[in-house]
Amino acid sequence: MARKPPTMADVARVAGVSPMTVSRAFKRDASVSAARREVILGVAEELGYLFDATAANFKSQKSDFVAVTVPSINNANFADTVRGLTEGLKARGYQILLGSTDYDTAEEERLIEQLLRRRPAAIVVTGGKHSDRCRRLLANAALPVIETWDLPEAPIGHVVGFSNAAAVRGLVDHFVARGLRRIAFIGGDVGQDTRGADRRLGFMAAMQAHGLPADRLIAAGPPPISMQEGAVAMARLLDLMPDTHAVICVSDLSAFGALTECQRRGVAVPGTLSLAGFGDYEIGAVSVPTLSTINPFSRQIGARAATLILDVLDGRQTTPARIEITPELLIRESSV
Amino acid sequence: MARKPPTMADVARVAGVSPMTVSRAFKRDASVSAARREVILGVAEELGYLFDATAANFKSQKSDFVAVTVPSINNANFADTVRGLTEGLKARGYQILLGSTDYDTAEEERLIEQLLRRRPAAIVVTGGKHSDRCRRLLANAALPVIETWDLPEAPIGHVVGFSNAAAVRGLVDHFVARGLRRIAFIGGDVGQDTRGADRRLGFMAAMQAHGLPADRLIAAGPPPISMQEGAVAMARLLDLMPDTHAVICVSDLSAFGALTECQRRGVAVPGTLSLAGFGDYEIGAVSVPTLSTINPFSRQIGARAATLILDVLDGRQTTPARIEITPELLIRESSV
DNA sequence: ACAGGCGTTGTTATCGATAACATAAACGAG
DNA sequence: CTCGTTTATGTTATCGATAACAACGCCTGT
Repeated sequence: MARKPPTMADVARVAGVSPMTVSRAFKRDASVSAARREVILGVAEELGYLFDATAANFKSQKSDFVAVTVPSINNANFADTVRGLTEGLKARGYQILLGSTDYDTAEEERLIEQLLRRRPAAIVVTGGKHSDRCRRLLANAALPVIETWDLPEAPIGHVVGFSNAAAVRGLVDHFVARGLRRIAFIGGDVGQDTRGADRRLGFMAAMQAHGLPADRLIAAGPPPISMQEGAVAMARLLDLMPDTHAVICVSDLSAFGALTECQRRGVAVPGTLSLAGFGDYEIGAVSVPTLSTINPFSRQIGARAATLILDVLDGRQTTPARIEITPELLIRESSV
Repeated sequence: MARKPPTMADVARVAGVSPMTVSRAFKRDASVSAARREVILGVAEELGYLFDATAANFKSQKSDFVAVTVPSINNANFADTVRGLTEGLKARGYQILLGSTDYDTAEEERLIEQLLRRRPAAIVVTGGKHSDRCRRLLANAALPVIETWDLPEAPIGHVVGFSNAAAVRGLVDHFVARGLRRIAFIGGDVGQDTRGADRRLGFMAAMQAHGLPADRLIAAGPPPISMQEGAVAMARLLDLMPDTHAVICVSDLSAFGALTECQRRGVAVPGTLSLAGFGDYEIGAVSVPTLSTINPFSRQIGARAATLILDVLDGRQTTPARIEITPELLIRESSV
């Protein structure tokens, strides 16, 4: 009944050619006459033959995987980056091998080791901060490493990202220019989400640069900060510091949560309180009022990383690249 | 310089044992003395040896991949299902191999073929409708196939899902029970997203069962239907049929978009118009007003699929399983 | 003291595709 | 019409881990 699935040798036998010719018929650019290729593929389909990518990867000692780690799979920003990567690599036959770290350094280490065991052609990681062992694993793995969503001072390999701190500075400048001085920041606990921490640091530095106190910091728990946590944080802020002029949230999701708390309390946005988020999630373009935010060009990060990977693998790029994305400040109804 | 990375044979040589013993040291349950295992793992770490999962999979003729297809990676519902799968399979060392079909049948076929080339231990697909070739590929592949998010009449293998039509019927019943009779449905174009189409069919059948006309159907374009498209659809509905009592949207995202259009027009929800979505996305629990919706237990679908996969692979489940999830009707502020 | 059993380690053959090399056929320039 | 060149195909060896089997020592019970 359940006899073994057919191999290239079986296809070759039926088609009356050598296994090597079958192998070539399955390659895009190989030299096989069109007539023969057609016969071979026909036989393969008829026999129900399915190319064995594992065997091919094993023998050729290189895989068509590109490994990707993201903090959370359930995040529109990172999903967009993954989409950019997928689309940029699909044409060349590379397959994304995706894993999420749940914003946890130990988990990231485990995940990266697991992914490297597949001998991916390249690896894309989110963030520029990693455990020592992580850095060692990546550096020793002899494959292109791309750090994204950050601009690390000492990159492991290539970088496609932006400064989270600098992006938030733009928001602070915007509020200050509008005459708002008592500005608060709602974010996650320090030391977990490094991008969130960078945004917080950027906020504090920008406030200091304007000679303003950065003492309105609300920590909303471990990342990712949900809408609900944004609402809770806003409630705390309104209770503790009701004279706040403006609030910057670590993401549009928490900003929207914060907005709903204002709506429930009858606090006018932007009339009484101005609000901004981060990430240009769809919610910020649709909510009433729409949310001022920062567009980090998530998809473009993935797309640029994809072309960079191809450039490195094809030998067009031989030195570590540092591709800086410039986030865009989007001023919308919540801060006008 | 860049000499070849070490193999098990190298580790064995340095540790003074046979390669087979090294192999066993890397297996969880294998019979190796604790002392030797420690030595071997120490040598491996020292040499920078990294287990080659490709070679292991190749030789053992079975992989530790579980393939998963979702319509879109950027969707909280499917992301939750993937999370449930990931967590349920992680302990046993299985790795998720994820691909998205972009709600496209041809793309699904390509994707599934690509995934099967890796010889996954099992495959989980979203939805119960597939092209003929797809069904053939899956049926011939001699591996556990699990269809989710649907209850197909003729399943390929196992099923973990629910009836989208029946779930929507619950919403219609709820509105009718509250005396609302002019009920509209906002969804995607027919024939693309089968789950969305099922919800629409469920809506029409339920209306008919109540003796009500199902003539208030707004098509909002190809899936996935965004918040913005929900808003546009609501605008169309309010222009064309301003006397509508209630609106059911194909997802919470479009429902929220519809809500914002009402807010901008000053249409009171639920005062003038009642509203419901589908999926129990976070937005529906946070928005003002909160959105009535259906909780499909996305994460549980993944978790149940994971345990089912383990049961099948371990031989505890030998017949096709049909696990039916019962979605929960959540009545919130938007329809009270 | 010895048979039997269990836990630990070694030996051998091999999974399926392909890189590298070899060769045969077709072609084109002088 | 010949020789160099390209194109199409075949041959051989092999990637790195492990299943299956064999064997060795150690313990236990009688």
